[in-house]
Amino acid sequence: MSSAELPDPPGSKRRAKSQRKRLSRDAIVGTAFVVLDERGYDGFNMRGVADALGTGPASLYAHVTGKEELLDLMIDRLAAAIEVPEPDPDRWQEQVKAVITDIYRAFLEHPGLARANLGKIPSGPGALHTIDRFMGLLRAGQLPKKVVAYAVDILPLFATAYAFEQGIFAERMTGEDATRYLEELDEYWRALPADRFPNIHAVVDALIDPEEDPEARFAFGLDMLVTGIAAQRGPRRS
Amino acid sequence: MSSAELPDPPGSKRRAKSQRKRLSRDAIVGTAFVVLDERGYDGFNMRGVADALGTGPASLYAHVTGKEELLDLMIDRLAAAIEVPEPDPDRWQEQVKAVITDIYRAFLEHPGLARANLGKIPSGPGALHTIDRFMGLLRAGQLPKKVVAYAVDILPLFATAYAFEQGIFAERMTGEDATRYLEELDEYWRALPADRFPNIHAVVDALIDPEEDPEARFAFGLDMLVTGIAAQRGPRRS
DNA sequence: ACCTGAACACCGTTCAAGT
DNA sequence: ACCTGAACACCGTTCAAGT
Repeated sequence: MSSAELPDPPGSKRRAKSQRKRLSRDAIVGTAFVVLDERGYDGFNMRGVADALGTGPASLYAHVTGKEELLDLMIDRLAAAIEVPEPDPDRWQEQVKAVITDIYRAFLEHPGLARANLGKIPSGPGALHTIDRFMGLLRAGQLPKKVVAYAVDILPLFATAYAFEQGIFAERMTGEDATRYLEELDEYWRALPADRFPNIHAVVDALIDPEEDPEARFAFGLDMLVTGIAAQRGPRRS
Repeated sequence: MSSAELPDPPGSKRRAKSQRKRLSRDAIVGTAFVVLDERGYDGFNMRGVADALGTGPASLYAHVTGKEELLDLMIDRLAAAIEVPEPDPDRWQEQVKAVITDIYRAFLEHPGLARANLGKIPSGPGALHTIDRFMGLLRAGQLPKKVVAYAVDILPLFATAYAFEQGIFAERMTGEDATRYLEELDEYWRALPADRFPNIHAVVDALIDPEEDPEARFAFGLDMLVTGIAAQRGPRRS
């Protein structure tokens, strides 16, 4: 965030940096976050990370088996940073929503990571701890074991998928371009022939609202999910 | 599916094929499906498609602006093939689930496409038609406009994300490897210290069931979503 | 208009050689 | 043990030249 974005001041050499700080997994992961945030998922590559560390790409492979492991390490660091409260049985639904929203926001800050996280079963130490504590909230809801097992799978998937989708926007266009694009999309949909697209025509007013908080859609979906999960309470004993 | 998977019979030359069939967008898209299914998302590239067509990669660019457009065309063809029934107000929830399940299965047949679809607002002609008809089902549920707008966004996202996640497995390991991997994962979780991971420990029996139909999890999540959506019925007029 | 060979720019990873 | 320069294999895309 801070100094890594700036060009080197005159007189300082990249070499100096690399000699001061020796390479380490932690340093690599930390720098990788900076590079990912600056360049996005598509622009993120081993060469860029090495460059930001003042070394060559080959040097990274002494600490990390490859790009995939590096992304895994980043995901685990992100997962470990999610804070999960002590379960309060009276407020478990709110607590669950709060944690999933935090996950969503964390991935939204690093859109590329959401993409990398999709399709992975988390197994790093940081993620495991967070998962266990998150399960505590679900169990406070008196849900059957099987529902807990499903919910712990589905809820983070939803957060990840939504952050990824949302992140595509943020990555591709700035705020101004985005609203303009949404307005064009709105126009396009309104211009569709009503006879061939009667349903789009009927609800077109509700489809796009450029003023809308981007998180509102996410919150709505999350609410649907948690409502559906809570409805599973009771029917089966476990 | 049929002849494109077979090697060339002896005596036939690639050239013959390319001269018989001229290149076209449709031919390229069709061949792209074969290549994607054979090689997966990571192995899918323009060179491979060109090769399967008996030509060089540069030739594709006369018909398609690039890899991204080619993937968009594939997605649109897939979306157009989804059949949506006439709305039956008494069975709208079942109908919605059936369509979303079809989308899930379609993406599961071509796992790479799910990845490509994430983060895209569908705008091809085939997708638009399917979306409009799908909205018809939601409107039969008497849902407020805003809920229809959210649901039409969230439900396909869920199907896509889940198919993508599921597809990673299918792409990386065959049935035998998958069950073995799940068994190892089961063992690993059971071996976690109960004091540090009390909640995982408590529900570990329900977490992994190698016998379980992989679609059961998806169906469960979809059920939660639709239940949550249906609960939005009525409160607001629209 | 459509196709092609060749090349450009870029990237993950490996390897032999250095310290 | 850690780091590095150089190279390999691969890929999306462009371009000038052909038909």
